[in-house]
Amino acid sequence: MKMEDIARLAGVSKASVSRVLNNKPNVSPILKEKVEAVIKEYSYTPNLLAQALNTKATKSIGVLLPAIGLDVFSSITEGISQVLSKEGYELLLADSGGNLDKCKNYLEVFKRKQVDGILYFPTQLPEDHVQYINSLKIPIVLIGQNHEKLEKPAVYFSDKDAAVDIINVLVKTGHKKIAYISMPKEHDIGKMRLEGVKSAVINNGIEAYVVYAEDLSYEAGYQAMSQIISRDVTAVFAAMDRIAIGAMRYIQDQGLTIPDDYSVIGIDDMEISKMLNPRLSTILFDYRLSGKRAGEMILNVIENKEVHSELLEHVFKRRESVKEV
Amino acid sequence: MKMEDIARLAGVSKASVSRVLNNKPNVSPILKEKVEAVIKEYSYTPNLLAQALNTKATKSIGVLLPAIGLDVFSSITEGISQVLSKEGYELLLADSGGNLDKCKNYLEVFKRKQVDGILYFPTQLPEDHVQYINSLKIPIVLIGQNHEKLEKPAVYFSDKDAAVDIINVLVKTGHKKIAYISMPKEHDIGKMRLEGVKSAVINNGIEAYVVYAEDLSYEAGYQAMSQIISRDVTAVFAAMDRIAIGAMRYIQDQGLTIPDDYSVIGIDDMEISKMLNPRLSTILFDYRLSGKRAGEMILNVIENKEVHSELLEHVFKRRESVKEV
DNA sequence: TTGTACGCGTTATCAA
DNA sequence: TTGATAACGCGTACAA
Repeated sequence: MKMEDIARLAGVSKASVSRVLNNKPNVSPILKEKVEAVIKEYSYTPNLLAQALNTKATKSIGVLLPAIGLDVFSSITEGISQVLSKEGYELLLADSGGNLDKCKNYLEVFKRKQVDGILYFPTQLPEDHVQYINSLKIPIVLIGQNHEKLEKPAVYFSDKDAAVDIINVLVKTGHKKIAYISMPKEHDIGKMRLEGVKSAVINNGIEAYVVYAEDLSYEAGYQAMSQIISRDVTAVFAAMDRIAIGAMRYIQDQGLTIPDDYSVIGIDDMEISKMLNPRLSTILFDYRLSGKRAGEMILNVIENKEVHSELLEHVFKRRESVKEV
Repeated sequence: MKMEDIARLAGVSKASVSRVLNNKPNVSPILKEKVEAVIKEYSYTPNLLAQALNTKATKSIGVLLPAIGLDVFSSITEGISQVLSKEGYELLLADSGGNLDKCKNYLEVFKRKQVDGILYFPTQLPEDHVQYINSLKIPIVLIGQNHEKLEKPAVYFSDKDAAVDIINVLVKTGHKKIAYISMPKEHDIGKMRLEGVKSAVINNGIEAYVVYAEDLSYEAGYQAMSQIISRDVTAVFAAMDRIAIGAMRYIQDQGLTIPDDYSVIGIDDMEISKMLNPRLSTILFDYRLSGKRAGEMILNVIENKEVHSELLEHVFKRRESVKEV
């Protein structure tokens, strides 16, 4: 059933049907009524593809994330969806797996699918990739990180500062012997958090024992903690709550207690973190909010309004997993 | 840059460019080379919208879930994405929030966007909705539940049996005084799990104290447990791990111990469940696998292969949160 | 106010 | 092997 059929059945022209459908002015009530009756009778709905082909607007937004299965990214998606579905946009979701080539590839696909805008959470931002992003003509908003050479708006967190804050908290709480479980080296976010740790450690005149988690799984945190357990530290700082949780599990499996034997602290504030036993101290990155803001920003970019990058605040959450020494 | 431009630049016809692009037979190597050079020079890629408009294939699959933010649903999405992206499909993601009207609405949008297939996790399946689904001409596969009148393939779990299994496990472990925290009444899945509890309880000649969680949040589990704490029970069975985790937190906040004061058990086996303190006993529903299978099935439906509904096995995971009494 | 005819960027059919 | 030309289903000048 296409527009032409409706037109024929209503005894009018295609153009008139189109006008009725889009609430255009200058249509007589009588014609409008006639057309609407036929539309209703056959419950006709226009083909959005054909529509998009000449309006150049698909009412869809491409969303590119590193791993939709992870709590933080599904929170972002939820935030995005909340804002954009209200405005009648659909989400075209793609999972890059943190792979740069896949990212480029999906970005291309988004272009070819004519999405109205792109929301992109990169894991790596080498300069040539930033240039590539700058060269895109489609509206795009980055989520998670910013880059000084980036000419597109971003809603991001200060990973480095968050890490600094945590080290400062630990030091203030009396911890001088600290272990840090970093994310795998290929993640820019991991690099920035590690940078924060390194600089804060120097500023506080202490040292930190650094190990690397193999990936972003709980098991990787568990594994990493097994390398720390023999060292003389009082606090373990993990680059992400996920990793911290794995580390907690390892500590507890050794019959040790948190925070009595080890203080543990993370970053992210996953939904689960406040339900753990003990509750995990961490820094809240409001990912759902970042998704919302990114959604609002892309709408503004699409409407040619002025848009500025936005740094989202992070908040320290003091909970039971850290004790004073 | 469109096909016509490439044709002009290469000094050939539109049709020839199309043939080269789609690797059609009967093109001379010389022409092919010429065209490919121009395509490469201008890094031209065809407009997928225009392509879709006459091939009737968009290479996109609509995915409709109740809440992308929840662990189980993002796992499903991950499974789906894994299978379908390999075959060159994109995911059109929509979040129904468990609302039946929204579901119908998104299903309509998927139709209008001409998706090649739909993957749908319903929360409610009243008979008229089943009829509606049966009447759809687009390939569709349901995830999560099945319905006797459903004429479309589904990959589903046996919620009732899982609940029965848990009650049996608890009874066998010596528990006779059991509390059950049900999901809110509007979820079909909740109904089925509750049914299982009720029948198993009768079969075992015991009774269960039933309370309802307000929603699917950790807090709801916490709240629900507060209604149970005054009752004389030894085991708490929650309809989902999420709710169980909230209940655990409440118990521990009272200074009580799991499993010494209460055994706790759930359903789902979230990724986090095995990392909790104590580790949560539960039944594994392999949601990622359900996404994968659904993805594979929709591909088969699209290719007109025969497809049958599939019941996914569930597996009991005995962990520390349940003790013998 | 209404209708005709063309364009959107492809693929597919049919001649050449 | 190639090239016109007609679809695909819709918006929209422009004319009536």
